[in-house]
Amino acid sequence: MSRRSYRQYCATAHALDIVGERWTLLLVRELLTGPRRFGDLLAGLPGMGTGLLAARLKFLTEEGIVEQVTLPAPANTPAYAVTEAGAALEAAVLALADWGMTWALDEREPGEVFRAGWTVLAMRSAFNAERAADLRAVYEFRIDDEVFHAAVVDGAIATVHGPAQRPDVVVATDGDTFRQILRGEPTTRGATVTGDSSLLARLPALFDWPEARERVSPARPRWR
Amino acid sequence: MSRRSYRQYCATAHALDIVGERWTLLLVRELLTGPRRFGDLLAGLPGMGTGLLAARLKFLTEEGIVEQVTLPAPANTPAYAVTEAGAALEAAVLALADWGMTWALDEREPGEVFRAGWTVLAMRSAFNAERAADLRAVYEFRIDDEVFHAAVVDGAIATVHGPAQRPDVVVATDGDTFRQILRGEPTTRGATVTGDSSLLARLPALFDWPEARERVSPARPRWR
DNA sequence: CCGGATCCGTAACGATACTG
DNA sequence: CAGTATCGTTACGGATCCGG
Repeated sequence: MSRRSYRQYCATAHALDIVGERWTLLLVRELLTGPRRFGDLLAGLPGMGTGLLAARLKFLTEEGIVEQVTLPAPANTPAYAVTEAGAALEAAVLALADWGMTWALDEREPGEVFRAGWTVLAMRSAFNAERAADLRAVYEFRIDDEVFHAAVVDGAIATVHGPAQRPDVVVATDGDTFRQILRGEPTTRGATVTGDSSLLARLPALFDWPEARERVSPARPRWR
Repeated sequence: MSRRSYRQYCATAHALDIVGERWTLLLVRELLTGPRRFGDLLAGLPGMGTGLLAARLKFLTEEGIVEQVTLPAPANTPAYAVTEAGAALEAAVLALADWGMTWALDEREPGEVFRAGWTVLAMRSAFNAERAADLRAVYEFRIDDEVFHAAVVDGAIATVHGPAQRPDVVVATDGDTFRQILRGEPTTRGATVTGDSSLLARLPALFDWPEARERVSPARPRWR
């Protein structure tokens, strides 16, 4: 079909030729926490049409960023996953997330969708390996209708969607409370904790959340 | 006015709301090596229309990513520069460049534009601070019709466009030879060197260029 | 019901012509 | 040189439809 290209012999331009179009990096973000089915992806990308999602998946598959997989039994259903090249985009996605946390993310605006998965991915970039060096724990988070787990081992963290096999602690709550727990802020609505609740108190110390900064311009236009 | 937004409470999505549109990150890339005039930007972004460039600059200025500056005398001409928030995008641009160097950049294809500035920016991300710890030198590069300089001091590198004030060595050559010199490959056409030419031999050791990897898909579609 | 394919109105982009 | 104006083309967004 022949797509649009910047036609520059430049690494950044070539990267953007592949992942620079609308929705593409957000689609990759969805897959960075594990394989997803078509419908899951649609749910995580509200506003994206089915046709466009199918086209993006097709293109990214051709480009070797994404591959079709079959989820293990008993699901046995087709899904999409990142390849090694796709997983390597994590650094770029997290760099954008870091910038966004510092320079672009204020309070949640009315009408903005929130999914726990966004925060779960951000946990990777805010993770402080040193302060987690002596911790070995598996957390399971049930946020609204989403389930994630985070395994902290040897100063590393893995955040994946879906339930954990043997969680040390399970936390069920809503999205706002989840964010408050991660930041060590006082929680308003509380959470249902099952298992070793002392692990919960250690959570905020594991992350260095960037401090939000103001960009210069005083008047910022509205989105639609 | 009111632009298009993903409407997600997610750092990555907010970042892409601002810098995710076509040309925007390449425009930022241009400014990361110093202020540029409108015409310079157009020259570095072949294929971008004047109207679109003007619109992007206006939006990024409103968003506090870019600001208008007046170049110092004797130029005294209006130009654009990144603000602190714009400069902070360097990490994201370089992350994309790293990914692109590894997974998306093959040999230069016919019809692809090359500008030395792309490589000069990539020098920042390939720079190896340890192996440059004992080096203190200012390089000036005159590649085709572009002039850049790189100052290496205390294990850090600054790459800026325009001539250096007091270069230790000046290298004039073409784009392909420039890339060969940086990688320590044998050069075909040679270069004109003025000043301390021994500094040139140290250059390749200062950079760790990522090794190109193949993505899985065998058949990749053509661009247009 | 899930996973798409098709169709169509709208917004974004690209090229060029034009103005201060 | 630094943009604005215009217009044809492409990409996107939403809805509907279809096969397993």
